[in-house]
Amino acid sequence: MAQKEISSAVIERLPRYYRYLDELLEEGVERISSAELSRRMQVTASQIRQDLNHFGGFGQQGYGYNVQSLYKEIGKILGLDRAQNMVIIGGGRLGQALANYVRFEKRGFRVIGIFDRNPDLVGNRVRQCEIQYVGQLEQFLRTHEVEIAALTIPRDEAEEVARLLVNNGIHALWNFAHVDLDLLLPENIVIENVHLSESLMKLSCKLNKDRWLSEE
Amino acid sequence: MAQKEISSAVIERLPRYYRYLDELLEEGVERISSAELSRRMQVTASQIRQDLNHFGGFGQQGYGYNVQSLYKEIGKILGLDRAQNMVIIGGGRLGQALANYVRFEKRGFRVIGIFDRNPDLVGNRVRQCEIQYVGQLEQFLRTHEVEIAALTIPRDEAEEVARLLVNNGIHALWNFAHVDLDLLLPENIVIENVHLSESLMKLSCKLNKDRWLSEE
DNA sequence: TAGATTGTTAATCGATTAACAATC
DNA sequence: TAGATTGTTAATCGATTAACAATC
Repeated sequence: MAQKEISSAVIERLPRYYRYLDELLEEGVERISSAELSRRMQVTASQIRQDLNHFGGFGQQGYGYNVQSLYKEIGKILGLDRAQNMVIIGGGRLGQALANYVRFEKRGFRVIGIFDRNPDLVGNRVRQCEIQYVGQLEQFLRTHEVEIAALTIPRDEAEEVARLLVNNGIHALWNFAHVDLDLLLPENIVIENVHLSESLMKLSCKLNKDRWLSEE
Repeated sequence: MAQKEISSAVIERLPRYYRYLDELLEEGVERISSAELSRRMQVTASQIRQDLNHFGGFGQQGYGYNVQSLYKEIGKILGLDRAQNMVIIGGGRLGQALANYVRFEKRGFRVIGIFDRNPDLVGNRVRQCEIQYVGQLEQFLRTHEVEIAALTIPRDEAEEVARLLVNNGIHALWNFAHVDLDLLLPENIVIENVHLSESLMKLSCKLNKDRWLSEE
């Protein structure tokens, strides 16, 4: 329990390292130095070494890092070394897009249920999954082991559903609704937000920067 | 041209301010102090004042901020005070989800074209938009004023399409493909990435933290 | 062994918070 | 005017980068 807390800045970067290592693997590269990886990824070699060392000495002096084993280690840190079941609440196009995304499975994420409150959507199939009525969610959670719930529903419905999920043992929410669920739920719940409209606004902000910069 | 560069940390926070101000407007709140907003948003009042002052003195001593006018000002900074045309490349479920998202229109974003290379999708309608064959994209860009392109296509196709877009005058890319387009394109192109699988990995990382924390 | 490259400590840089004078 | 709250400067904190000794 040495609990040396890892900053979220570091965690943010891990998936990107993982992606580049994956590419290196595909290219058949066996070993890589922080300097070479630095060149590819456009981050400093220092940062790479610093980041990785939070989790252990994965490298070897004079050699660098073994691509295969580093890939595996980061995978472990990301929790990709085991299967994790996921449900999707909201069977609209976004929910379907997630359910349909093949790559997730490769990473150990299994969509085992999709739920919606709209009767018109219930019964539709997305890959191997049939959209179920949201009223059956609680019963489903009691009889299945679910780690993660994705919320692809409107913001007004998100809080209520989130509470139901949490009350039934879900610890991780992938939140696409425009609410700050972290302010509404117990602290121990892990939340990752994807706020698409805010992302688009950021893009627009950067694009329009010149307009207000010249004003001042 | 005083070009006092604004840090991306600040820009990251603007859409959230905007969202909270929107809520306050709906609640009919007329004015708000940084202290009160601080309580609601769970950030320091100091940060709020600091952030806003990058763009000008929107507040008034002894009074606070006028919700309506601050909302409008931030909207301007985010580029929401005018219409911006957008095309979506990739007519799959994710592309359709974006095209279908009503809220964007409220913010001035207009989806005026969706393109796909899959003939089965071509001709399908999403709201007022018909999916067109991607071969017609270049011609379309010549005859329409487009500010933003969303890329909801597989990573292998992203680079080529991005180049075509850039060569035809697009300056802003909303990138859902798992490539770092910024490393492949000219520096002046504005890019906002939404890497869904990396977002999911982050969630998983936080959820599985305990496993590797106890090991050390 | 000599060369290369890590792990780790120290220095720098930037962002966040605190404090307070200015002012509505 | 007195009270409240901003705008802004100064202090603190944390994250990034540089440097180098340890070591494969």
